[in-house]
Amino acid sequence: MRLSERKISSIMRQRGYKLTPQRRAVIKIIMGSDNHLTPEAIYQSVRDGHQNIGLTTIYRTINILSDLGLICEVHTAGSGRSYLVRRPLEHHHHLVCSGCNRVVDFSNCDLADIERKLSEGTGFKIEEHLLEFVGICPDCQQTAGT
Amino acid sequence: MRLSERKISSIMRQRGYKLTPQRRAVIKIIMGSDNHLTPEAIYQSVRDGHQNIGLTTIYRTINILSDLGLICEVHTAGSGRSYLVRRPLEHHHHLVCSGCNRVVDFSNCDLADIERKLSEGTGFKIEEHLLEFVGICPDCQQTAGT
DNA sequence: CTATAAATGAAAACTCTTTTCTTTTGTAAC
DNA sequence: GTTACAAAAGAAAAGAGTTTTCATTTATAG
Repeated sequence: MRLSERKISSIMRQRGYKLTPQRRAVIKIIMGSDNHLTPEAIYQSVRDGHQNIGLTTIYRTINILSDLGLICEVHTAGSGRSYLVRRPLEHHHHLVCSGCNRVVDFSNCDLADIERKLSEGTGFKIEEHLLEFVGICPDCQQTAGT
Repeated sequence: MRLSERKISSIMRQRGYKLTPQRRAVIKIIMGSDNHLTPEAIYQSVRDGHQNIGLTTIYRTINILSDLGLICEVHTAGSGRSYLVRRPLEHHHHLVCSGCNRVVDFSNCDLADIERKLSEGTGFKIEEHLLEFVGICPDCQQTAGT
């Protein structure tokens, strides 16, 4: 099962959040993009869609979606944050195009071995890991090659 | 070979940077810590050592050290940046204690397989990766357990 | 339809970082 | 050692990015 606009709306309502046109617009933009988006980019997109919205509302909505685990943050982006709808609901990671910001998900992060070795070697009780790959997608390779 | 204060100083001088007491102090603090440190923490440490310094100078020094590849940024820290001297000069990653911020390095990140599979599956030309583990170190496990 | 708690938007505040500009200083050449 | 000067320091201001405040508007349950 993957998240749809409808599903996200439903989860938000369940948790007691009202579904305002502004929130719908933010969700729609995030759902409709393959790229990771900064708050500013979401802001511009919503306004390009001729909806009025304040940047404050973008931030507030992002924070809610993030708290509910419905969006993921991309860490290899520059300064500032950048978000993406959570597509696979299971544990996963991102492969990010440095050209166009497109993000591909992958779930088979085979870190169990490394994690076990590290844990044994250091005595650390490992709680989480951060793994991201950055590269250039086929489209951007072509563009750069010409 | 590992970086020493002397080595770092020598590299900086080679690159045309002057060795001021302030820079020495920042290098000494970073070198002397197993933990990742925020600019603010470095600032406090230097001042605790009874050296006068401005926060601006901390930022400028950090930026130089970072440009020269002499310090590493830790990404799993909270908001804001956090730095650590570069200990292994080869490609490596960090295991970070969420209790005391201690950082352990590891070099055998066996991601070549994952990287190859990803590259074949997606057509991306992979350029870099970000890998960090977060856990609790033995000392902090004991403290928490009592 | 109404009541109300929640959401919005604008402005202000806040945090983190960089820039500007004047004064000070490390370093190389004498 | 002195001297000369480009580079660095420090203070204050400016600049990003994000959150808070507060008065007004609105979604939704009854």
